[in-house]
Amino acid sequence: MASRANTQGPPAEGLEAAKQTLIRGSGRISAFWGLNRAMGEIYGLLYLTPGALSLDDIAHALSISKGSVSIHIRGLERLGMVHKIWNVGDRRDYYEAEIDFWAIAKQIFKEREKKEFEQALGSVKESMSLVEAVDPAHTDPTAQFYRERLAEMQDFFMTLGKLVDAVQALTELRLSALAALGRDAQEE
Amino acid sequence: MASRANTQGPPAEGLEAAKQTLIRGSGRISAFWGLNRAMGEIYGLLYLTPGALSLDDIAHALSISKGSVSIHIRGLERLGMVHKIWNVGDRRDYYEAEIDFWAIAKQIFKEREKKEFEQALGSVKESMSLVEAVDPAHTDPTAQFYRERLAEMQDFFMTLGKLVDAVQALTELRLSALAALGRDAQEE
DNA sequence: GAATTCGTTTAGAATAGTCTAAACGACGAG
DNA sequence: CTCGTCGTTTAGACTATTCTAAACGAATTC
Repeated sequence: MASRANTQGPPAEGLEAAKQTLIRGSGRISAFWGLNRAMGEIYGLLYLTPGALSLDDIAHALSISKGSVSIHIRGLERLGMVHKIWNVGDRRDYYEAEIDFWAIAKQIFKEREKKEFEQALGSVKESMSLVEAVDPAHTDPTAQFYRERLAEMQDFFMTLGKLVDAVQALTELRLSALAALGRDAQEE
Repeated sequence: MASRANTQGPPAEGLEAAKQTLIRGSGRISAFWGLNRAMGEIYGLLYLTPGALSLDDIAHALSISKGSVSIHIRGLERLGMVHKIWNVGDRRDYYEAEIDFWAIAKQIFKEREKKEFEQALGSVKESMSLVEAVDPAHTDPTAQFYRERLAEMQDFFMTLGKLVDAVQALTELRLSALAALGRDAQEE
């Protein structure tokens, strides 16, 4: 508590359970989407913390080592999910949660798209070019079969890429349309 | 080769490299999306195979055990990514790849949504109700802070759910709009 | 009804991933 | 300059996952 910055004292006793529930939940989501479970837990903790927490605060709150927090917080920072805060006269780094989920989603999508999605498309194209090299005259029926299947897969990935771009474009526009979409059926 | 069904003989020598490239690529995609790498490899193999392959054909082609193939092929079947084929007078099961990628994507989305996405929303709601129980009179400022943050997260997940539903609805409509979207910028 | 040939299950080995504790370099204070 | 406090890195322990080989039951053939 002495090391906490910008908070209004310890939370009411029962709220701790609510915080733990959210931390568990965000850890689960995180693991599901291919990130580390601890990353989600750290984010969940920061998300329900007014102000910012130091590395040691986080390690203590989640009962994990400082080294783990150091590694995972860097991943969170890379994804734009947390931000580093400096307080004057304090050599420690503090972190607070980014609360704009759409910005986070956009960033993660972008990261994923760059890192793996285009690589997928790349292997299809590479395979296609290998077929082309083997049978440039288009006489081999098996090669023809390969060509057709690979072309369909390529089409799919390209269309998928366009879809992702379209969704990203929507998030750029502050998602007014999507927000309206969500409003009309708030319960259930 | 004696155990292969409906194929037109062994593939031309150089095509093997193309097939291996695609198998590696689909294994990579598969692992990335949280499925097993072997599942993707099996699918890639079947996708570039005219006709259907038996369990042993697959195990031999990918150099993995029959037990592994048995387990993973069931997963692929559950996702609608492969289909079982019976040949009369042959006790073996044969498998062929589903080539409608949009149907596959829809199925996987549905599976994911049911299994984990709604569970995420559930933990946010549970956390919210815990806050409500602690501070029903809305007097505690920290509880109020929790409420606001949790409400924002809930909003996000609900809107995201609507977005997923909307995309699914598009895939139902044979994706004519999306196909057009993909056509207009076919190269790069 | 014994012997094959399937697909499935399972116990144990191999592998990959994750965490911690300790060591380390950087930095500032006394 | 020395000490203490940061964040980072790393070696080794630990855990979870995944694979294989073998055992098994069911179905079919001889």
